[in-house]
Amino acid sequence: MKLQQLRYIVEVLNNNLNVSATAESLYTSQPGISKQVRMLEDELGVQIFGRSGKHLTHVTDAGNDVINISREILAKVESIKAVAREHTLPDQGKLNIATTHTQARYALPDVIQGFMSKYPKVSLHMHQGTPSQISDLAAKGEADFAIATEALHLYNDLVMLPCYHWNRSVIVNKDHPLSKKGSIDISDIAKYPLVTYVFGFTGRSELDQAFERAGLTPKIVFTATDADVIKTYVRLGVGIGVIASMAVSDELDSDLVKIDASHLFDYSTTKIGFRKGSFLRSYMYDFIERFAPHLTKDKVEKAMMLKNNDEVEKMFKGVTLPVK
Amino acid sequence: MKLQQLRYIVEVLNNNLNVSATAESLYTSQPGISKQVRMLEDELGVQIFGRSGKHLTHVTDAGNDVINISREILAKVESIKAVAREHTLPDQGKLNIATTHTQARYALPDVIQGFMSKYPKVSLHMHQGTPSQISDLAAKGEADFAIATEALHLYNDLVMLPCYHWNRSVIVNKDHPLSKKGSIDISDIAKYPLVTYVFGFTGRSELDQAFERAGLTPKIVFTATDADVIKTYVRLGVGIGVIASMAVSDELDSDLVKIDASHLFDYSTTKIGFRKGSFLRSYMYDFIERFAPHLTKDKVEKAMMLKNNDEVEKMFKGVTLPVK
DNA sequence: GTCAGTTACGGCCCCCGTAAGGATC
DNA sequence: GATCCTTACGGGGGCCGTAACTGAC
Repeated sequence: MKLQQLRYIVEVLNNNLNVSATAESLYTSQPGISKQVRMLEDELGVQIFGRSGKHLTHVTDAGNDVINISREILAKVESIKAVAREHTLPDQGKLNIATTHTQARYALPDVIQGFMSKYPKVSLHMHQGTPSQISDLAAKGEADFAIATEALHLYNDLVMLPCYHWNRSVIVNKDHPLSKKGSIDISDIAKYPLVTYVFGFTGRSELDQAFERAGLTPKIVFTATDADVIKTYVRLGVGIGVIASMAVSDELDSDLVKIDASHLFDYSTTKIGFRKGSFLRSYMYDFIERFAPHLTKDKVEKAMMLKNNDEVEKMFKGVTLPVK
Repeated sequence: MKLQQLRYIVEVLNNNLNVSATAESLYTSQPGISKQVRMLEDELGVQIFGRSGKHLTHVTDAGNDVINISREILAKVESIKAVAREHTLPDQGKLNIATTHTQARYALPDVIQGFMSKYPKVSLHMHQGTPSQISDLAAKGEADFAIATEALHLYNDLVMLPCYHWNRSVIVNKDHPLSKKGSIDISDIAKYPLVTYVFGFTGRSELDQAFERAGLTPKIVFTATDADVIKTYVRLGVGIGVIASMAVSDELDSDLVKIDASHLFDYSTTKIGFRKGSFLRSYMYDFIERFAPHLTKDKVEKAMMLKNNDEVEKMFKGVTLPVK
């Protein structure tokens, strides 16, 4: 059994059982992969992939188990390399962060700036995507961290740590009737056409829940994946906006009126996620702590040992998180 | 990085940094190992072993981390092989049990007999040893299961599940004064020369504790690692014996008088231990359940996910175990 | 002087890449 | 017919084993 054989079967699955595509993605030849896969199957005495004629059609039960274990092995191989780099060049390395527009635009810039000035030799990569793309990148090990508010809970091989709470504000044009009201309630919002986040993004579920609880149906006329687009359409008079409070700037958005709505919705929790069992470089621990000061190296290591994310939630039950 | 390189460094450590001995134990040449170790070090850019001149003197910090991860990788490689065998030959395989005399002689025979008749194609190996040897075998993966009462708690990469409680009986010759007493207390025992287990064996610590609690010092004149030897010396009149109740047979030991002493000592708990993260064959789950009926596959899998053995103890806190 | 690890060298196996063949859609 | 995997074959690298060398106790 060779490590590359394990790499091959994992990548073949990642490429939807297309061996040719796999070969290209690994910069090697297709027959090479085919052969190694069959050699591994011969050695183990089990089919990993089901075949109809010469096409791979599905993953067998045994194959599924084998591939899952292989993934763990390959993750640990990466850990060994990370350990080695940590001992030779503690301040050098890579940091791949997968995150959403909201985080990248409003929550991360300060942290990133501080981080980059302390670790000039760490090459930082940001990948923007949908919450599920983000989780996927982290689960496959292509990103070190996933930072988002939604959808992270689906992956059980990611550890997800709560970073901060946030809530929403309503934004309206200055001439809008709501701009004069001191405080608003949920029925005020339901009266007007609404512009907000797309489902599955940036705490959208808490928003829907609040309306449902109140027995109201909001008139959502436009949804976007980021606050900047939402603000643009609010300015055009398409409707009133509901966005994360941190996305409204006093200076840049002085033409809009911001009305706090944190009493109307449950708070959302932004989380940072990474692969269970992976070795974290010291600068990674530092990054986490810069982003969420309560997540010290100690706490993170403890959380990594828990068996699932329900346990992690329990662990942080009593902790008061920062609010943004 | 090659799997064999990882195997080499792990085995070099297992052989006390002696490369020649390692080569012999792996049936390969010494220069081959030396070279692969250095190649791995070169690739990682870190020394794994510290050297003074040409001798390996110690393991570096980095090397320690690397070797620990390597062990996990190699364990998972074994898991892959086990998965494969499980899918091809579910009723064939090996089962290596490391245990003490007491278990092998009194607790296991019934279980083994039933197991062997159900799984005639599983080749069963029993390794008898001291509790710490047993733990060691299991931790290194040379035994699938460790079954013992003592010393298992020291290894944190073993999962240890409680199997049954047991307590002690006093055995005396028929003409001994105690043979007439209906019930005895701890001071009765302290009066006479005592023959019992060696320290570190078969729940010896609970025995010592009971005397200490009572402020008494037993006159221990002879210790042995197994009940058969103890019984022999009791017969010779060397002293009275204190052994596990299950080690006294009504038929075979009819020349001795057995006096229950379970009210005098804390019960001991015999445990079964195996490597965390290893893949257990279906017949292994069956073996566990035959030995300890409350340990169903479900329960065992749950326990494997816990982070340490304190958690395991918590999990089984409310469960009433069989008594032997 | 003995033991232990390193260096040097040669053989062999295995892995990979190219090219051609056959199956499936 | 296009796509995709398999088989066949040749080249090259790397792993292993033997043998000789060198440093340490």
